[in-house]
Amino acid sequence: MSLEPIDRAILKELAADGRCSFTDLAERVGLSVSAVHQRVKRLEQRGVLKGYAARLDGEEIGLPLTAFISLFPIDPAAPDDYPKRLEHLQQIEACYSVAGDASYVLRVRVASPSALEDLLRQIREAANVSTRTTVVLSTPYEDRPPAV
Amino acid sequence: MSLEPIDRAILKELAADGRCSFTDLAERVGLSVSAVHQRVKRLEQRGVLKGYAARLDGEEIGLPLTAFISLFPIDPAAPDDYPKRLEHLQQIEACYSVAGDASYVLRVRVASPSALEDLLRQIREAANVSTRTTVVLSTPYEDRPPAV
DNA sequence: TATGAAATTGTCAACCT
DNA sequence: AGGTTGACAATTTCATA
Repeated sequence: MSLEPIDRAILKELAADGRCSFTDLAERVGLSVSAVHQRVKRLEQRGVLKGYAARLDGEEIGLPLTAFISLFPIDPAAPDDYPKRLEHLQQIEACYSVAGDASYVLRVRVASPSALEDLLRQIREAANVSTRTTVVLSTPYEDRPPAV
Repeated sequence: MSLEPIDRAILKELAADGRCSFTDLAERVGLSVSAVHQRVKRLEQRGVLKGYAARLDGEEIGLPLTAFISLFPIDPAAPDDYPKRLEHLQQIEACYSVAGDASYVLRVRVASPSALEDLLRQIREAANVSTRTTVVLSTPYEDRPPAV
């Protein structure tokens, strides 16, 4: 359950450079290649390492508009299956259940204001919620590696 | 500037599996290995591909508590250098400039409620802001690949 | 965990279209 | 310009100690 310092070092490197080779990893953490290899595979199996993702530039891929959408259920007696009702909407990158005024907060990425308008309509219809949207103007930084 | 369908396919695969080999990529998009290699390198140089990151399990790495912190400047005449003033705080994973009541929204990850309390104090001191915090209870999904 | 060897993959040239 | 082939270097992977 707890993490050894070497595992932490490995995770830190992979969080900052997900395509780092085992050879480089081994050098940086001071272990043989095969030992690092085994540890990484074990961290993957344990679920500590959940996967690897390329970080894409939203503007370059034609999705320049990011927003946070707070969800407020309309029917307090309705079953709480909002994430499932919404997961088919690919524009939703993340869904958080939160302790606040809202029940959920979504992070979405779309091509334009009208695409956002359309998405909001789909969300309200699919989940029977009212929404409050916060548009992201710019992103000074994002996806910084956690202090493992 | 615009993206060809093959580039989109490559980005989609890498967004879903950042460590995918060039060999696999080539098979999936129907191109030779070296052609894919060239395209990936070019996408990296153009900044479309900003990097690669391992996705870590917050609980497993000892940072089970995620929160969103909205920032409200106290002095309206102060220069807007909040991101810079806060970037040394490693617990902050992302910083968004937003169009809403708040000026910025931070996404943070910490070990415990008291660590969050401590972080809030540091944020208020470093940036001269008041804050409003929304604690994340659970994360139904996160880091879903964008619909490139 | 390390070593070493085999299979696979990454990289780059030269060439083709 | 972008594609392919082919050759070599580097890496991944696994058996073994």
